[in-house]
Amino acid sequence: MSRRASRLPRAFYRRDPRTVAPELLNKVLAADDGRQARIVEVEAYCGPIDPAAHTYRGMTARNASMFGEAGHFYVYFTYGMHWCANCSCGEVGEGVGVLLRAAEPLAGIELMYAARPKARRDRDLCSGPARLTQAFGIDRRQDGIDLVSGKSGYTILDDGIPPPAEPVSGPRIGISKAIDHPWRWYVPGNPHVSK
DNA sequence: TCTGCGATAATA
DNA sequence: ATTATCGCAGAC
Repeated sequence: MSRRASRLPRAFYRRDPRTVAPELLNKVLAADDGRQARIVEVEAYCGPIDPAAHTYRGMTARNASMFGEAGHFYVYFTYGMHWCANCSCGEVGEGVGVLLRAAEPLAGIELMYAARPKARRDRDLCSGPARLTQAFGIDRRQDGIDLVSGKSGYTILDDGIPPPAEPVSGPRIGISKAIDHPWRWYVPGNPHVSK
């Protein structure tokens, strides 16, 4: 790395998730135990204007962390067995954020394989929102943690690699409402993007 | 490689 | 009933 990696500041997250999402590409999700992966696929969820967002109908016990201060995890349980992680964005009360969908493992890879014994190659470790959380050991315990303070065990780093000049955008995956919005972005050509 | 389907339980 | 998914089985 050409310069020391720095944690993304609060102001980075405190914007529209459709602005934050493509800028999160090529940033590094990092855990204190050494696991690191470069974010290659994200989706924006836009609260009251977005029928596909968990926060569309207001705050509940489940989605409360998405309504809090920007730069915190919103981790939710779905399909009876999977966890997915978002970073909260915008202003307090907006209920907007960015879903982390896929990442390219960089470090702590043996820990990721241990957390995902069925993975056969690096591409299987973080190429999907629930795979990513499993590889990083993220679940209910991390819902609401602060990604900016550096004291929560997880953060997102800027290591000097800029986002792609032309990120690919398109419809979001796995939703049945608001399917027309092109609020998914990924790094073109990266094999760790989900299928 | 790709396609279709079952698992599995919280949420609203 | 639906779900911001995954991995397996079977076809090619």
